[in-house]
Amino acid sequence: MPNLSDELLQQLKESLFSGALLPGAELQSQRRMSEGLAVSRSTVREAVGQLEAEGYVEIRQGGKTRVKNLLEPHFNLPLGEGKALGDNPEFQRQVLEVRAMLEGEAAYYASLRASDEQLAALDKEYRQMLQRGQRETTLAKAKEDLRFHMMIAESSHHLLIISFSQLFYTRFFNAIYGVLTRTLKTYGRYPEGIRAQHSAIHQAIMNRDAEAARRAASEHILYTRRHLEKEC
Amino acid sequence: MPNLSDELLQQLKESLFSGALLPGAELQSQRRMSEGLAVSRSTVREAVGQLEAEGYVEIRQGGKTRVKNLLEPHFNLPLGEGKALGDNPEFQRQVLEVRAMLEGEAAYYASLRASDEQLAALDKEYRQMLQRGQRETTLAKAKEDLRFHMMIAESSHHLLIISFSQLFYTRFFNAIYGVLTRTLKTYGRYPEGIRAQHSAIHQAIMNRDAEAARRAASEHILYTRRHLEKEC
DNA sequence: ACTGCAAACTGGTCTGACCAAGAAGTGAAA
DNA sequence: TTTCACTTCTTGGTCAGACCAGTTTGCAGT
Repeated sequence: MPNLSDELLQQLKESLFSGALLPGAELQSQRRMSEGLAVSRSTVREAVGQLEAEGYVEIRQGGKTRVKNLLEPHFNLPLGEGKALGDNPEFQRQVLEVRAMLEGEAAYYASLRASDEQLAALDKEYRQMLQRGQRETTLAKAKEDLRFHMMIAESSHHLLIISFSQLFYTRFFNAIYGVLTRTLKTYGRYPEGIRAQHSAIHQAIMNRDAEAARRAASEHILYTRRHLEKEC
Repeated sequence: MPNLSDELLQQLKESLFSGALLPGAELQSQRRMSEGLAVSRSTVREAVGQLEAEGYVEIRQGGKTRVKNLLEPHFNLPLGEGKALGDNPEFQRQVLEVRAMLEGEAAYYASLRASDEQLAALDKEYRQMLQRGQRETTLAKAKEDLRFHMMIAESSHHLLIISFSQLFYTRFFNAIYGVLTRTLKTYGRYPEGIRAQHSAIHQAIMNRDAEAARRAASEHILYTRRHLEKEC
């Protein structure tokens, strides 16, 4: 896409990444830059504005634009600045609702179609989760939870469910993680029900009781959603 | 930071997150927007540019700016054009199973959250389907069916369900259509149950009976799946 | 050396214009 | 009637020049 402001944006980024512009350094003013590069200030504004949106520089009206610490942008925690879709409570609720649907179906078909090897692997993973217990960070817990559910999805032997689960968990991990941190902030710890719910899902799949598995997996997610609603 | 373009950016995001602007919808042109909001086009450009940078909309010079589907960029299922995955009976069965899940949930949330206008539109569409009756080609029937279910999905006010439905129905239309033709070939005509099932879905949503709607929509699809299984 | 204030910056917004790419309407040719 | 090329309209991209509102700078007066 040979569009001027994008070109300039790339050019500026290279200056940043190559170290020509160190953290704390000042950028040229927009006017000077537009003269030097023979483009209009609008174009410069667009590029510098993107730079700021991506967290590389700090713009202050009246003041000069400075390069931020380069590591900062990569530490943008969930619940960070500005509005992001993943931080929107309404969207987080929708993510939970879709998880309830998706994981319910995955558990259902996993109960019906999982191979014995997959069942054994699932059992092993479950016991490890029990052992690790509370000794983990919130982030590790979130990842562990997703891995467990992803194993169930794979055991469903259902191409569409597997694909969608993969897509969903990676794309919306932030929203999922955001829910977990909010829950922990409110209750101080992992809610009591979770452990029992994981157990119920595990049991139902091991017994190849598809209906029970669907109910348990779905209930597991909706339980969290109810917690979230009370909070508001 | 009460700066104009940021305010507008937040405002646009609200429209996105609230579902007022659905995936695929077109934004107003920058000129019209600047007139309507009494700000300059520069300001509008800045806001819309940020929206694009964050991946929410797609801007095309000369064309219109439209809302991106949340899932589209990551929806790379192995349907490599080639040997028509859509003709594979096993895959057709999986598509039906996912439809059962998806349309069940869509009907559920539509019952809870549809606006009165949406309910009226749905009612109108349903009555038209009744009138048109058997006077249509198989292809027209399939499209009609999908339109009906897409209206239900949109009435759910559920960004994820809407996004997924859009993608699903367009990508896998072949598989869906294939199922319909196979059914017709076997039975010579539209199975009797279908009409009653559509009626049940329609009724349940009109009564805002969410559980019944989910059951009816899900059953509607699984009914077809059972037909397909007998055949093999 | 210190203080105050005005001038000279900075980025934010506005206006109105022109360009280029896509969309839409039109009319002639098949 | 359908199809296809051409014209026209609309859209986003860029430009120039102006004004506003904060910030910084620098000089004059103490």
